[in-house]
Amino acid sequence: MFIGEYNHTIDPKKRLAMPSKFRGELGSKVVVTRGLDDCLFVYPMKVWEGIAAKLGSMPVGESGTRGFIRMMLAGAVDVDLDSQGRVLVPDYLKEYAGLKKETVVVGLYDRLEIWNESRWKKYKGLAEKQTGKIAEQLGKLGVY
Amino acid sequence: MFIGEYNHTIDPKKRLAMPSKFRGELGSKVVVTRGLDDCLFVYPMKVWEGIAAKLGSMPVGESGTRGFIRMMLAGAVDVDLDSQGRVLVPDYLKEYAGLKKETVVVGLYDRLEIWNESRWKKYKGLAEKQTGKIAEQLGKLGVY
DNA sequence: CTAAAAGTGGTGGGAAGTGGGGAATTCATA
DNA sequence: TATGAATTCCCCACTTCCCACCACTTTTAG
Repeated sequence: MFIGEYNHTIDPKKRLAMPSKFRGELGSKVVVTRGLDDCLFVYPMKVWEGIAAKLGSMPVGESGTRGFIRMMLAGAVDVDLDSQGRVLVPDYLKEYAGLKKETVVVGLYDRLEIWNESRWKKYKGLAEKQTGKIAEQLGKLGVY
Repeated sequence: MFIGEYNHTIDPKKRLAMPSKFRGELGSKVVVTRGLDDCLFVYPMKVWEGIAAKLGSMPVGESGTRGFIRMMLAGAVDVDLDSQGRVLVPDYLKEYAGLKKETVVVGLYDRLEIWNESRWKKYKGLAEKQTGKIAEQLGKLGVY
């Protein structure tokens, strides 16, 4: 299970190191995709295969569904980690998530998220103010 | 599984290189046909055989279905990849998809799509605006 | 304090994308 | 049938970019 947040840098060659704590569980092959709220998602290959299978089996007849599948699959890249545990982030994903040098890698149970550092701070600031509301919602869900 | 997007060029001889990542899974024989939303579909021969069988067994009673089947089957060509992994794109398919020099090859699970670069950008721009809805769709899939 | 691990950055060889020449094939025309 | 044009395929060559490897610095652990 992935938890915690880590500050890392993307070097001039678009390489980003995964936190060493996560490497064992990540394995050597991962998939990076467009995520929600302008970040990137990183899945271990095993987890991704389940998602991709669901996407691949959706009907292509409806145009909205087609667009959705295209965004999820076209936006995804499968990358091998190099010997230092780094992934190569393609230009279009860097651009999508507004990634510069300073980035944050966040562990979220079965996936990681990659954030532009300043966006992450801003988002975290907003989210922290809402923790009260969030707690209520969780209560409704029966989590607490 | 094919995922990701790649920028490639069609040279003056109408040759288009398949991304090297896809070549192993594509095999040496593929089928190119008219796709949906003004792009071309590329299937590995194995996958195409399944699709063709399905199309051939669809009811022909409804005229929309007939048109769709005709478009897919009549427009299909089987091509061999050359020694450098390139396919030859026939004129009528180039024209159908509005292909110029700059093209984008997209991996979508069991097929590839070939897009005119500017059309793809435009399409992507529209589709990305719907990312909010993506979360709902993912929920329906049981992904999150 | 020492040693190991993790993060970051740089370099060179090889693979991938692109383009062009020329042989082989097909088709149309004389 | 012969000729020529157009098309397709097979090599070869050039350029760019990726990736494996190495090296340095900082942090962590014992």
